[in-house]
Amino acid sequence: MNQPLHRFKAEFFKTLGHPARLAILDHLRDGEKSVNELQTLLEVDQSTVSQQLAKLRSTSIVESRKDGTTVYYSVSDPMIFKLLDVAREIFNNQLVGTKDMLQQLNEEVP
Amino acid sequence: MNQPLHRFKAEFFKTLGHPARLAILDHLRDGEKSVNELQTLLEVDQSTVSQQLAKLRSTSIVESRKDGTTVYYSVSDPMIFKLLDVAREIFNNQLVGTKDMLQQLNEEVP
DNA sequence: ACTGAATATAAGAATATTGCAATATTCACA
DNA sequence: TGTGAATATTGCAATATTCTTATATTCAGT
Repeated sequence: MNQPLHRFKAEFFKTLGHPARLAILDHLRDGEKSVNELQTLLEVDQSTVSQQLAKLRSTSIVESRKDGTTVYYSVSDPMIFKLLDVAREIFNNQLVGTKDMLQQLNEEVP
Repeated sequence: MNQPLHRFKAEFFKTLGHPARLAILDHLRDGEKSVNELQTLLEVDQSTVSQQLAKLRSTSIVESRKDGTTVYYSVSDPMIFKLLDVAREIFNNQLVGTKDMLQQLNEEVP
């Protein structure tokens, strides 16, 4: 049943399963950002950003580069963005589905 | 900051973040399966499968069809498999990375 | 060495998820 | 209608995650 691999993959997806972390990844689409920049973009406090980044690091989704006292984060594999894009397509499909359904419901009413 | 959308997407990824649910999706790659079939394939008890299926249903990742007393589940959007495939590629990349690293380490030893 | 700035980690309460056992529901058929 | 088979739901204890606050660490400049 490939337990260990599924466990591993589950960790990966679980890491993506948090609004703040998804927001971070979205901001990293146009290149690396410092913790400070992310903090102001997300409007959450320092330790929260740092903790979420730590989790993203723990699954190797992001990597960090230190320059003086500031730490820059970037997505470690561009394929991550492809994954997010595919996810977006799935959401779009779903939304289109429900939109059509609503439309049909409306059409039923004379 | 697009909070609600990120919340929504997070729910989606969180749902994928569980070994048993990933295993279920893998089994659904070759078409629909009944709860019973999944139960024997996964070797877990009935209520557990049912619960995980419920969670997958709640995010519209799978859908169900009833025939008599048996319920057949299938993935509602083939794009889900594409997503899993992209994820697999990401894992492969990571593994190749660590493999290369191990190799380099070995080469350093005379 | 001392100070301030940037980031990380620790600790603990609050909340959410999971797994298991028991109970409910739904359906086919005698 | 009653019975069994297939699936779903419920109720909790166990576990894991998140949020917040406080404290550490690391580095540059003086």
